[in-house]
Amino acid sequence: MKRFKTRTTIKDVSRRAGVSVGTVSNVTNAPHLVAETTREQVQAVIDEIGYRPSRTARSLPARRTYLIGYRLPTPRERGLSQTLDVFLHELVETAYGHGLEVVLFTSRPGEDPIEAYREVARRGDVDGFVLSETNYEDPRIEYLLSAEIPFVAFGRSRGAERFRWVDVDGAGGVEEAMAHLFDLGHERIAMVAWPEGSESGDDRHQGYCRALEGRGIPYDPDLVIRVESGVESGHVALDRLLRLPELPTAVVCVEDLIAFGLMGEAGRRGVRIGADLAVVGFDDLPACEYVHPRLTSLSQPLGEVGRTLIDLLVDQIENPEALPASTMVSPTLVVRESSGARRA
Amino acid sequence: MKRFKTRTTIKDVSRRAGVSVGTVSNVTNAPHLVAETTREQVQAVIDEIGYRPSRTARSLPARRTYLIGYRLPTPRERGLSQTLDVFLHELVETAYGHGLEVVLFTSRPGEDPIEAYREVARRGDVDGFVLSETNYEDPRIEYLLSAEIPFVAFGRSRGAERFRWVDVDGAGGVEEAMAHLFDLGHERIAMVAWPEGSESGDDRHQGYCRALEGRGIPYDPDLVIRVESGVESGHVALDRLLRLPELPTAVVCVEDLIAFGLMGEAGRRGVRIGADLAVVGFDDLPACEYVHPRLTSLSQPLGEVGRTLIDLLVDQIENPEALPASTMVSPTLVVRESSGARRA
DNA sequence: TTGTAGGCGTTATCAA
DNA sequence: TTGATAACGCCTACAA
Repeated sequence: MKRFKTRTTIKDVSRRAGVSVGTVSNVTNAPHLVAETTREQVQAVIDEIGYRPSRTARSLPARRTYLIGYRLPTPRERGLSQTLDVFLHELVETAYGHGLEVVLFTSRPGEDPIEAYREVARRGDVDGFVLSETNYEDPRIEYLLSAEIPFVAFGRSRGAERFRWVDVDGAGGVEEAMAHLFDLGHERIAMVAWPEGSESGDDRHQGYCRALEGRGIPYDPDLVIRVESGVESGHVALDRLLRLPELPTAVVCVEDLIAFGLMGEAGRRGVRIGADLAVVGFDDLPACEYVHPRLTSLSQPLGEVGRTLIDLLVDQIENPEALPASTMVSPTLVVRESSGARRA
Repeated sequence: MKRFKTRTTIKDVSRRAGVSVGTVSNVTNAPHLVAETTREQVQAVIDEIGYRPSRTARSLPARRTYLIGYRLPTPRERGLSQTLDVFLHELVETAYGHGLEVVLFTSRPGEDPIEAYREVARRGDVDGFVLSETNYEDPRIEYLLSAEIPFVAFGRSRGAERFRWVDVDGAGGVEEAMAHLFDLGHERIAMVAWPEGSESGDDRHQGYCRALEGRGIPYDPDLVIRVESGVESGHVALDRLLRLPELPTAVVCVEDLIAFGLMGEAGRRGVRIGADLAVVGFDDLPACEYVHPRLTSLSQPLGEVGRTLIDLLVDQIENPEALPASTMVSPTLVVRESSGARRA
């Protein structure tokens, strides 16, 4: 019966270096307490046999797990699904810089959304959570606040002053998109929005309003189409635009998916994107580069978001009493051919 | 000075139920050793105070971490980047069913690819690894084999008989795509492939060859365009096709990205996709639904892959001496408008 | 400056 | 069937 190879432990080092385990521990955690010669000897042994303290074993006395929990979005849902790679990568990378790692979990459809968090928290398996896909009323936030479990959220929510969050300035982004369209000579600009009631959707819509106001253009409700998320909604949206007495010259979409659908339908209806109708999306999905013409879109700085989230979470873990400090980041407009050239 | 809320431990349960901690432990881990009445009493307390054994504390005596390590692909690299959500979700979900969780790590560009794995392994922080983006010669595999660390790989590799893997039958997939094109009446079919030397690329190319052979069509090297991964390569590819004395009526692309680029260039050059030229991609990226016309593509069963990988890994962890059993899964052809209608 | 011992929350072994 | 008790690997007093 063969045995598993066993890791090298602090005892191996202590034996080999002829010092006590306490001293070895100090070499890694409090080197200043160890005489220089001893420290060097011990370090040499550590390097030689490649010893690393086990996270598991460290956790017990430290009452920390050095682990951060993140619940994956359901595949293909609105939100981070298509940009998960960038977001997660930065989360993991930044966490690593703080000596932390990221563990994943999911929740099953139909299940109480806080159940998965509660299970993880009960086992005491993480030091804190990163939340994404938040909304106005998010039961997870209420739960984590009341349970006094450290967390940070990607996205504001009701009671945002009570916790740490990072959010993208959707309104500002849309204003930037509108400014771009104004620059190109557009005046009659439509917006395809989601139904009212989502934090990011309402935020982006507000940017549309502010931009019009800043330009002194009256708000025309006919130019605002409300549809659900998804490509098919883009078909519907274009159809509605075509029923207007006069087609707008440009349209800002609340998400890329809708823009893609709108462009597809435009092709079928003989509307030339970029020439007859300028289109701007939101999210800057990879597919913006794949469609024809390529889609101008607002790129969320997901790397920065991930980084900041972890920094805030670490701050809260180490500093639970401090006042929540949160951050707003700005999207960047990536101009491509769908918003076309300056109008005559 | 406020103290953290502390989880409920096995001691809390034992005190409250008036039994020893050993008995409580048995209630969760070996209920048959406990008298029914005691078991019920203890269980009632557990339910009442919501006790769950801590993974961290369990790990120490068990010499297992109940954690599986996965290194994220670099954002936007060829491979799982754009379909990470589906793959990861299934990995995590299946692992959970086995009482395991998934921890992430990354490696920094330029760093020795096995370094990140070695660090994690040294700390003994995981029970095994899931590898993706493997290739013929993968140093990670050699390292993990020699270190006797359990792992499974998404993708075959040299020496595939020595470890457990799951791979997608790329050749079979391309054959299916070719059969579809034959059915539509195509005979002169091009392939846009990657440069030789990648496992999945060569595999897919082989499917092209087999399909021609099966149909008794001679292999024409002019119809095989070799380009690097990426949208721009699609532009190049179409250009090359257009230089041929006669344009093929259909083209199979080794990846969707190339197909997207090819379609974009086709638009600019006045080639009508679906009518003049049928196009099939590989990967079934979300963007297949966003381009116009929508792209016919081979969908990899990433959910099944993730599930099988975890099952195999658990098998290896519990059964390290058993002979490696591996699995091949088949992609599914998703037919959309880019492969057009039957030819006259 | 170093060594020793107790404890972190579990599980496993052995007596009772 | 149950209860003590000794690990597991590490950290942190505290003692030497």
